[in-house]
Amino acid sequence: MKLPAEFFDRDVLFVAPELVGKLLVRKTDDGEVVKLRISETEAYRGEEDKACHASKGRTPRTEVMYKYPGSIYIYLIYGMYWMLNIVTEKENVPQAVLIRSAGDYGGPGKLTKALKITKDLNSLNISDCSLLWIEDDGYVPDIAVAPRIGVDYAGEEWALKPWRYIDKRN
DNA sequence: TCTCCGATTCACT
DNA sequence: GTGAATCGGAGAA
Repeated sequence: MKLPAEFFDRDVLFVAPELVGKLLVRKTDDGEVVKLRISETEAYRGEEDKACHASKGRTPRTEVMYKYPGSIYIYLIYGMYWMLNIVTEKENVPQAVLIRSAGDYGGPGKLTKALKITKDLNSLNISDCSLLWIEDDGYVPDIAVAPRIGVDYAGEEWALKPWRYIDKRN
């Protein structure tokens, strides 16, 4: 059921589309368990990807992306929204999948707000965490691809990569 | 220290 | 379609 760390020990371009349709499970501090089906993800791939935070190299902030596959990377954007990512590939290869929407929540900021996800989950491993994990219940999505959102600053070459994955069945 | 700006969302015009 | 909210990371000074 719970996806193991090995699932994430592959290139992000394989992992990101395969996460679509999986169940994101969140257990809040008060013990409430919520399961949401992931309907949209994006891939951020290494230091050469100008849209990836790791394009700036290894810094305190991007350190998590260089860690073991399955590590949870969470950061604050625009001073108000937490973004949820899962690190892929072996150690020292900085790649991550952004969970863009799941269940009834469209938009990464709304998703993390609904699930009460903040930086205190940062750097934990999603394969070995009692507060957040991912399950496979056999659902098969119908995937469409599109350019990533909000990364125009990275230049056309990277902004136009079809690295966003959407479940057309929703 | 100081300045710039972002993997977003929402309220307006 | 435009702009504000809001703050920490990264780089320059």
